[in-house]
Amino acid sequence: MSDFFIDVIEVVKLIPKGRVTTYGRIAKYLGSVKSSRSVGWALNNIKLDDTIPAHRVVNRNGLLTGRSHFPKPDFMKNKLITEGVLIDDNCIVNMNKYIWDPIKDLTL
DNA sequence: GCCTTGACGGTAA
DNA sequence: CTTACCGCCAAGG
Repeated sequence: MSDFFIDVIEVVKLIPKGRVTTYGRIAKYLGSVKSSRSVGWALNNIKLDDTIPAHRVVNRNGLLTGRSHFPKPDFMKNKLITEGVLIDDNCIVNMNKYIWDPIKDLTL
């Protein structure tokens, strides 16, 4: 596994409960703003461990684009709702309220 | 080794 | 405001 994947996983694991982030923000945090695709690919590559809340990672629109890649299509949405994140269909409501920026929060 | 696809994002038209 | 195209990274055919 590439170091990039490791880093992605590490960041995702640091996402607080009830918060969400985007592939692009993670990518930006890693230094590669345009490598958001690889971020998603990294999450797809991993075994979706319980330690990796990949369900908290959505696209910039707050759309749960990765729901189809979970064991159950509603797993991602259901999980987010359980954590207190309101979801309308497959879109996060008031995503700006739940958004979590590693750059802004971690501020390393 | 080359081409296509994919959990994305930003800018241009 | 909506649609289209390009850029980036990694993997599969």
